[in-house]
Amino acid sequence: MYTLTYTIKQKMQKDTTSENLPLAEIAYRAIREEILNNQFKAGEQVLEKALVERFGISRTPVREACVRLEKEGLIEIKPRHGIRVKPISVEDMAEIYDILTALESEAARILAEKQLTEEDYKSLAAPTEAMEQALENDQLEAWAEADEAFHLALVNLTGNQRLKQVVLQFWGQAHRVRYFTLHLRPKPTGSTQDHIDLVNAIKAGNANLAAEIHRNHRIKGKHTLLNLLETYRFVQL
Amino acid sequence: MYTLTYTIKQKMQKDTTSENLPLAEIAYRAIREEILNNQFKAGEQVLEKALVERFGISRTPVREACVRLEKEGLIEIKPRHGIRVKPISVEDMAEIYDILTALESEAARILAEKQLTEEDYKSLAAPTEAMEQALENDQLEAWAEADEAFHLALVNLTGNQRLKQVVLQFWGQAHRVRYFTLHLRPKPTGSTQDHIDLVNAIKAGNANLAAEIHRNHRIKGKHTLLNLLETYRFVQL
DNA sequence: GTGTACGTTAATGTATACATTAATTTTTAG
DNA sequence: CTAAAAATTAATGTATACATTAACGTACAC
Repeated sequence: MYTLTYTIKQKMQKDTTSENLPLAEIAYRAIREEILNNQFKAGEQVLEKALVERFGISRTPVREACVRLEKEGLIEIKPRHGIRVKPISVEDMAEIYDILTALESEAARILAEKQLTEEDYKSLAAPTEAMEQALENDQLEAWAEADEAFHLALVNLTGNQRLKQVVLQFWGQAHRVRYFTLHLRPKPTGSTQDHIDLVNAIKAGNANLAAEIHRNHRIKGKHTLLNLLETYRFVQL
Repeated sequence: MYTLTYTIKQKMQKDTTSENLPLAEIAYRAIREEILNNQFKAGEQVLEKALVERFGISRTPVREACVRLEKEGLIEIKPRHGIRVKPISVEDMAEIYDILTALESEAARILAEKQLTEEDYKSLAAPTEAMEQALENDQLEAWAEADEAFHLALVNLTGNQRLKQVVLQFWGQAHRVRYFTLHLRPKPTGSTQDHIDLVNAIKAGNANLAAEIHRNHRIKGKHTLLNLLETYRFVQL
């Protein structure tokens, strides 16, 4: 059962960053965080009233938070049955991966056609090195984090804010599933090399090659994940 | 100045489709429609109070509608200054076109790898024919509508609901600008052929070619539009 | 025992009241 | 007359009250 470990007001005292934020924003972030962590689990339903009581705030900001989360694709609002964390099926993951493949390959293409600074390259190289390190030390969580950082840097460097936002949105939807399967999949030894190859193609200004490399990287990832989900009979998560 | 021609309640009586919809949903659709039509113009600010009075409903559903529209990228909520229709700059259009290019090319690729029915092909061929017809009769609005229908069919046939939703979202953001420039641009005579070529590539099952054709089609469209915006010094719309 | 009609409950959609504070106006000190 | 300070206003963020109705339970007919 979903329960919060602290109330909003406690959070507000502790957390200096949220001091001036509207309650709706705080509630939005708090609920979102718990969904991504899998503390508020897929398929689980919670009544508005329950959220209100746990947060110690009124229905209005809770409702606003829910509306935003629904638009973001993380929950469904089911009238009279509260909100429900949208479970992600194998088909959903396929949808998400196809979108990320398209958008990130486009990002790779854009970067290859753009003049990047040393700093920019560093923001790609650093996560790649972190991935390698993490793999050597068998730290899968750290690896996943560095991998996310790389992919985020990729879209970030394009300067296309909308592209970045959409990628983050779907990344959010997929996040849970990726962490579930993290310890079940074979060691992602190929990823580091793919990233290095991609950066080289970008450096060489070869847009088609960069896009192609990243497309294949993502397709590989998609297949690994979908196979895993089917092997373990995860119908939805 | 932005004024509604009818109140929500009048609309509810007329419009049987919205009979059971929540007021928040009705307000959302009404405001969205007026933004897309350019009745509620880019850069224009309206106070919540004004919307409440025009719609004859309370602040709560109006607010919910605004939150949704903000998430959708159509407006900004500016505390104490109401909501503001986000103007679209040349850079914004470039961002949007890059995303649509990536997603629709992916759609083309997916369709080429998929078995489509005769019905499916019809949903692509019909808008293409409509485009040709409209062009012959110099009906630019009809042409634009058919063109939209083609692009929508393209993503729709993939079966990827998320892909479709994202494309529609950005299409919504760009809609206004496309209509602005519709009568300023050279007759889009090449578009029909591009669409025919695309369908042929899909039929032939040539995924890379299909993606490539559509990518080039979109890039052409992007350049035409951006040049137009610069020629006419439309800094933002 | 089963199924239908009725009454009750409770969750949400909507309206409204209240609190907060940015923005504006007025006042006043120099 | 100028500029800082104080008072006022108004818009929003939040809380709460009210209305509606789906969902549930109970009673009754058969």
